[in-house]
Parts: sequence; C-alpha cells; structure tokens
Amino acid sequence: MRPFQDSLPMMLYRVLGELLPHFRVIFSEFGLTEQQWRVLRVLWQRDARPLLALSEDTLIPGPSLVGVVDRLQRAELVRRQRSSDDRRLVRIVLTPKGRGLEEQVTPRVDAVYLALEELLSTREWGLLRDYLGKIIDRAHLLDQQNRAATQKGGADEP
Amino acid sequence: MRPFQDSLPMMLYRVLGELLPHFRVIFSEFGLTEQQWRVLRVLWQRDARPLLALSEDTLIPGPSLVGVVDRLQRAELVRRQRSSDDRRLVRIVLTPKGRGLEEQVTPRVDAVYLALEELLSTREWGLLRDYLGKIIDRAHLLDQQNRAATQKGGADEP
DNA sequence: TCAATATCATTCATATCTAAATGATATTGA
DNA sequence: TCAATATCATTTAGATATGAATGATATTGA
Repeated sequence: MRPFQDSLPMMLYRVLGELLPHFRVIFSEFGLTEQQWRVLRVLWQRDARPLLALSEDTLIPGPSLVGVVDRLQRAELVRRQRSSDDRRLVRIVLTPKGRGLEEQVTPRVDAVYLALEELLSTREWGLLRDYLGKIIDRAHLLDQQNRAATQKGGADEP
Repeated sequence: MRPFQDSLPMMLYRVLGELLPHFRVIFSEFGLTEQQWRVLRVLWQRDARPLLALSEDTLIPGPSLVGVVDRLQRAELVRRQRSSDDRRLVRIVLTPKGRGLEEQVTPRVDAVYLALEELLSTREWGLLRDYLGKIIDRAHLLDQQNRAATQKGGADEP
C-alpha cells in the first residue's frame, strides 16, 4: 500500500507548501494576502467583474470573497458597484491605486515563475500540465462512479 | 503569456478542489473533518507520535494541530500523553474508540482512491508522481535563485 | 555550574475555508 | 398577473491557516 504521505492530495499539498511561500513574501511586501492578490490579478486582466464570476476566476469561495473584497475596499484598491440592469449583481472595480499596483507586483511575481521553470524540463512541464488538466476535466466521472458503488452497496435511496 | 487560471498553483488548487469533496463526504459521515482524519490516518500507522512529528506527517501547521487534537480529544478519539524523558514532548495516543474507527473509514477512502485511478493511465500516474516529487525535491533551489536575484538587484543587506 | 541558546507545545490576532442559511432581486410557469 | 423557483451577495458558526510571540524544558559552551 502506498504511504499516506505519497497520496495524490498530500503530494499536491506539499508542492503548494513549497511554492506558495515564495509568492507570499512578495505579496506581503505590498501589504497583500495571497487571496487579495488573486482578486487584483483577475481584475487587472478584466475589470468590473461580478462577485460570483470573480469567485470562479480566483477559486475563492463566495463567502470568503466577500471578506477579501471588504479588506481590499478598506485599502482603497477596489470598490463595489451595484449593477443597474440586474440589481442582484455587485461588480468589483479597481481604483486607480489598485490599478497602479499591477506594474509593481507583476514583475516580481514573474521572476518567481521564471525561476520555477528550472525545476523541470519543458517537456516535463508540458506533461505535468497535461495530466493535471486531464484530472480536472475527468473529475466529474468520480461522482457517477461513487453513485454506482453506493447503489450497488444497497444504501438508502430517497 | 499563460492565463492566470492555468498557472501551476491554480491548477493544483483546481485538482484539489475537484478531489477533496469526494473524501470529505466520507469523513463527515463519521463526524470527522479532513484534518482530523489526517491525524487519525497517521496514528493508525504509527501511534503515540509527538505533536511536532504529527504536524510534519500531516502537513498541518503546529498552531492548527493544537486545535485539531483538542477536538479529537473532546471526541474521545485520542489523548495527550506528556513524555517523561523529555517533558517538552506531548505524544498523541489513540483511544480504543479512535483505533476502532480505522476499519470503518479506510475501505470507504480506498474506494475513492480506486475510482481515482481510472482518471489516468498507470503510466501517466507514474509520471505525474515523478514530476510532483521532483518539484518537491528541487524546491530548495528557489530560495537560492531568489536570493541571487535580490542581491543582483542591489537590495538592502543587513 | 550557569548563562545563552534551542526546542516543543501552546496562545494570540487576523484571514480564510466549509457548509448552511438568509434577504433581495429575477425569472418562470400556470 | 402572481406564486413558485432560481440566482446573487451576504451572514453565520465552526474549523483551519498564517505569522508572531510566549512559557516550559533541554542543551550547549564558557
């Protein structure tokens, strides 16, 4: 049996645990958390995103994102803008201050990504991305398999 | 430039985001969180681990682990045992109840791992593990590269 | 031996995650 | 049109992450 530490989730956690601190030291220089940076990173690419779309783009869960945006707003880096055509939507909009941060942070982050490339060959990076992408694309198969296994096991149905 | 959503950290987050819910539904059936299960999973393999070792085994940071163990202790699944030869150490020990949970949870978790295998071929799984392992092993190179880049940039030295 | 230093577990403050619930607004079908 | 349902943002409660600090105990070197 494979040691627990070599299970896929634990390996993914370990990779993230090795890589993220290198980015966080940069973010903290600008008074940002990782999640705050993720929001800015998306807005720099596409401003005035509704909160739900921002949640999907950044992988930050809705309830967490509300607080992240609160703190970005308090730092005067973004503001909330209630949509007029669909009043349920709240668009998150960069302030000039928030926009100005891009050119300061981005080169520092890019430098880490550049250093990262050294860890594997181009071919290996390509395959790694390929496999991770396949897992993401095919993960929906797990729902069905589990459901089938549960039914076969004779669990209680609604 | 690669889209932000396809950066390595975001891809790792997405894979975890797809996989972990399948495990969490099992844990919650037994009143466990993912972290509580990780602690039990390690103790089932090696009981009476000191807290610091448990933190390294489970990748749960020390300050978080204190709380996780508190709640496992409240659920009467583990207990704390102060070491006599080095009184700084606290060993975490399974109770009979905690030990008994193993045979109930493990087959359910194994079933998910088995379903997981379908997502990639054996060869692809092998390579994926290989690449993740290489990143973990070589991550220390990033420290040095960053330090070199900072020095070359002429940052302030102590 | 004793003072400086290191290690281990814990605490603290703040931020985030997870799951469930809520209020406001839109949409839909009878 | 209106009641049922869906969607969006938010709130809540409990658990965990992060970074810094602290108290207790060990270890080390002068």
